[in-house]
Amino acid sequence: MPATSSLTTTRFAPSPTGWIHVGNLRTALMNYLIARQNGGQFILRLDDTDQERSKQEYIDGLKADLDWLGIRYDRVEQQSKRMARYADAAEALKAAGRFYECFESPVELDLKRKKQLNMGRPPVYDRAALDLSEAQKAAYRAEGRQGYWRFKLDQERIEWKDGIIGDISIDAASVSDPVLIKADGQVLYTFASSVDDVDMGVTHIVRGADHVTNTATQIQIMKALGGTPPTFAHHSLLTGPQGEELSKRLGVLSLRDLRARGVEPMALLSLMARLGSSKPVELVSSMDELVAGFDVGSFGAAPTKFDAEDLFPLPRHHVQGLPFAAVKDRVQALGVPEAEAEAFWAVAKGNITILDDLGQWWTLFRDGAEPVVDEGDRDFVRQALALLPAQPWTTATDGDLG
RNA sequence: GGCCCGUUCGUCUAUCGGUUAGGACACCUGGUUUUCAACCAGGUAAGAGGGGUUCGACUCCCCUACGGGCUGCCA
Repeated sequence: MPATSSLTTTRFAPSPTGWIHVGNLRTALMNYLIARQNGGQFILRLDDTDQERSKQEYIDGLKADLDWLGIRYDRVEQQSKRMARYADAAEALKAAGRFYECFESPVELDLKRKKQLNMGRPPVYDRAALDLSEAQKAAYRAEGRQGYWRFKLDQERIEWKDGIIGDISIDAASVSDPVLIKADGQVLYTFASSVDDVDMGVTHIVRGADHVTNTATQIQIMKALGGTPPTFAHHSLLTGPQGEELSKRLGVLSLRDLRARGVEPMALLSLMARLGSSKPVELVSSMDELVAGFDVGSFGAAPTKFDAEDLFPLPRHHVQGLPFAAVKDRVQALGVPEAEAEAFWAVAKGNITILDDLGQWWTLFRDGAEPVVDEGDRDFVRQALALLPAQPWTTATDGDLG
C-alpha cells in the first residue's frame, strides 16, 4: 500500500445554509474522531455550491460552534473556490462519454415524472437526451435553450460494505442519471463532492443515511474520475420521541442555542459520540477519552429516537460538579453580590440542569416566594406557622423543632 | 408507486441457532444526605404479527404490518 493512501483523512462537509444542530454535530464529531483516532487529517469543507442559499454568516457561525466544542480542523476547503477544477473534471468526463447534455426544462421533467408515477412506473429519467442528434441539440440551442449535464450511470448493481449498515447494494437502473451541471452552469453537490473527496484523498466518509442513494452514484463518479471510493458509513438519522421528523424541532436544538443555555461542550459531545451506539453514554472529561472510546461500527442502522430532554441528564451531572471558580463570572453577571456569590452557588447548584437555570433561583433568593397552599390546608399551615420560633431561622432551628 | 435500510425493556442497544435474553440512560425502592441533586445497593421492564427451515429460532428464509431514507437543474 502506498504511504500516501495510508493517511486517514475525513471531512465534515456542511453547506452553510443554516446553523448547525445536534444532527450535524453527530456527523461532524464522528468524522473528527475517526481522523484523530488514526492520527489523520480532518477537513472542514464548505459545500457552498448553492450560491443562492449559502451565506457567510452561517460559515462564521459554524466555525464558532465547532470552536466552542473543541472540534479542530486541520484545514478548510471551500467549493466555491474550486470551480475551475470542477470544470476540468467535467470536461474529462464529457471526453470519456460519461456526461451527456440534456435539454428538458424542469417543468417537462416534472411532467415526465408524474406520467411515470401515474402508470405505476418508477420516476427514473428515461435517458431521452441520449438519443439526441447533434443537429437536434443545435436546434435546441438556437431556440435559446441551455443544456444541462447528466452523468451516465453504468447499469449495474453498485455494491459496497458500509461501516454501519453492512453489505448493501443498489441497482443503478432504479436511480436516475444524476444531473451534475445545471443549465446555468452551476456545479451540483453530488459532483463537487465526488471530485473533492477524490482530490483531497478522503479515506473515510461518515454521513447521514439520507445520503445512501447518493453514495451509489458517487461511487461510479469517483471511479470515472480515476479515484478510489473511500470507506463509507451511514449513520441513522435522529427522529423525535414519536419517531417523527426531527427537523420541526430543530429550532431548540441548534448548537448556538444550547450553548446560550449553558450546556457544557463535553457533556454534549459525550452524548453525541454514543447516542445510537451500543456503547453506554457516559460523561467524559476530555476529547482524548472520546477518541479512545469511539467505534463507528457500534452504531445501529435503525432510526434513532431522540428526545431533547434526554440531552440534559449529562449536562446536569456535569454542571453540578463545577467548582465556584468555573462559574464565578456567570453568577456575578446575574447581579449576585460578590459576598454572597459563592454561598449562592453552593446552595443553588444542586437544583439546576444548565447554567441558565441559575437566573430563576437568584430571583427566588432575592425576592422570596409566594407560598402555594391548598385551600383545605390553610388552617393546618397557619397553626404550624404559629408554632414556629421567631425568625431568623438557622441551621439550628430544625434541631429545636425536634 | 419504485428502490434502500430498519423493527429486542420507556429510550440507546448486546446476542452472530441452545442465554435465568445482558448493559447503559430513565423510572421505582432502600441507604446516605437538613431538602433536592449526586453517590451506593436493589428492583420493575423487551424479541411487531404470521408462515416456514431446524431436535431447537430473538438469531436463517418468505409474507404482512409499521418506522426511516431516497426518488430535485437542493445538500
